[in-house]
Amino acid sequence: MVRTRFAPSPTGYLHIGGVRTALFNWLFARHHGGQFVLRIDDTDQGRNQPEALQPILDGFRWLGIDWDEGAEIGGPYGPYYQSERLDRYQSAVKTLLAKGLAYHDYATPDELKAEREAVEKEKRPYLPSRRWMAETDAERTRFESECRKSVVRLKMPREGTCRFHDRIRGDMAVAWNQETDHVIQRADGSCLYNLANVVDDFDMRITHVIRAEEHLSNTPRQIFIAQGLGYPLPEYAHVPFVAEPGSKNKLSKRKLAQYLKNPDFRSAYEHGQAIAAAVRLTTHADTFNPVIVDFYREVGYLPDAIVNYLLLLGWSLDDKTEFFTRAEMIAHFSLERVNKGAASFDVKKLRAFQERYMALESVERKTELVLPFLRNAKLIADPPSAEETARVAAIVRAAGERIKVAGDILDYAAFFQSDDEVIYDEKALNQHIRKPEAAALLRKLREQLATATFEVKALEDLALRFAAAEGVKLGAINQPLRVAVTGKAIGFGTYETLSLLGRERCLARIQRVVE
RNA sequence: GCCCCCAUCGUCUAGUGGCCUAGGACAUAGCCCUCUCACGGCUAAGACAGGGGUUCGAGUCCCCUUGGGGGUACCA
Repeated sequence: MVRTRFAPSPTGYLHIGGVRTALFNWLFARHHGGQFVLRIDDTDQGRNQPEALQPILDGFRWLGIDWDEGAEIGGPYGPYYQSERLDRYQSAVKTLLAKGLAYHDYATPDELKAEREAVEKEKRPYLPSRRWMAETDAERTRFESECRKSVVRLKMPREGTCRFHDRIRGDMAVAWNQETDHVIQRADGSCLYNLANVVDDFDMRITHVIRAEEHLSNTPRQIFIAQGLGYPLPEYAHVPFVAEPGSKNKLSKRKLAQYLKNPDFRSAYEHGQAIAAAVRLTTHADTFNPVIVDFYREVGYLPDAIVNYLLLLGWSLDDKTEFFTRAEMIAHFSLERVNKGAASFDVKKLRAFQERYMALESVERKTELVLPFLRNAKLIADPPSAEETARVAAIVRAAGERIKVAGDILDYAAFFQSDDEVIYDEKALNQHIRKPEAAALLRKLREQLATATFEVKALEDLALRFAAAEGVKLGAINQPLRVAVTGKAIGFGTYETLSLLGRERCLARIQRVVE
């Protein structure tokens, strides 16, 4: 039985790079009919867990990445929160100590520092001298009589080579003497990552450790621990990290200011901000930006688009397949086709996937997606009446493929606002309305519209006849009309716009604008 | 410093010694469609980091250099 895991820390937000790693774990498990475990890495005591964990779990659920065991649902190999597993780690430390594979180290930080600096001055690679190592009770008593405190360190081999196979990178070999004596337990009894990780993976019967490449260098020391504890070794697969837009640096949640210098990133960010502002969402730059999954949910992206994009960030099936249903992803995913090089995160390409997926959605589905945005922006009632919903559907239909993300419905706020709420774009006014001939034309047109049938075909006929009679191009009347009734120079077809708005509002708005 | 990993168009990638005058997608530019926008259609520009080998033949194998990343923490 294949079992994989992802172990997020409760940081309050779900990072795009983390999701990609989790997705690969999930796909691998599902492909093999195995299980996916969501373990919580909450060893950092400083943080308050429940609030910080919720957004992460919500994010995974929203994306449709479900877990068979772990946070909130439990399972047979729990607890799944590292903070509840201290006794397991401590007993592992005891075993390692008893086998002589670890030792108590009584060195003070200053002593260690001095030792290291001395060696570095001579330009020799540093390995601890083990001068303050205590392996017997007598030695411990002696050091403790000096009021020293001890940590537990791994007693790493100093000769030979650690060899292991990585499903993505191939055969690996690292000389043991490159490994320092890593601390596995602090003086206060708490345990460190390398130890905890190995113990958890064993306890949870993880068969395949699929994680980011920054852990590649940690692998030998973890193998040492696992072997010392008599655990079978899992298979390893180190996936490349997700890099920054336009660079090969690792994507970081802390470098938002820098990413905003990237025009694509910036425009995605601003687009999101505009939608958030319209729906009165209070945002924090820390959690509301295109590096965080929540951002996409708030703005109205489709989870399938994000997952499909992420799948292709470091993995490909062949030279042409781009779109995958979940079932297809699961059927085709393999570690062997994961790339070795880091892939940079491209918001524009993500957006392109979103556009393609959105175009596939039915009007009914898009209407559902869009309703919450209108409600939060107070443009429709909560809950919306059947009449309102039907009207939204009509507008969504008229919008065609113009609604790329659900939040884009807010571009069409003019359809929901009262006549005096409509905001007119200055540039559009200057270009299409504030010209003597345009205003005159609009007045004449308004007279005809007063008695017209407000249906697309009839309006089109009217416009055609009017244009011919006046000897102007169609654009010369359609453009000012659109601006007059929506406030914007861009939008969908003028006849659709007029018919959707209805005679009363159109006449009122034209009236307002020509005055 | 030492150790490890990585390297094809701006970006994601295909490529596993001859099928490569290097293919696709996103982005970009031009044209077409057109009442605006969006969609769509067509076209263009655009890459094997550099240098040595191996081989009849190298993007593909080996070495070096360069560049990027990671580890070397009482972070994960």
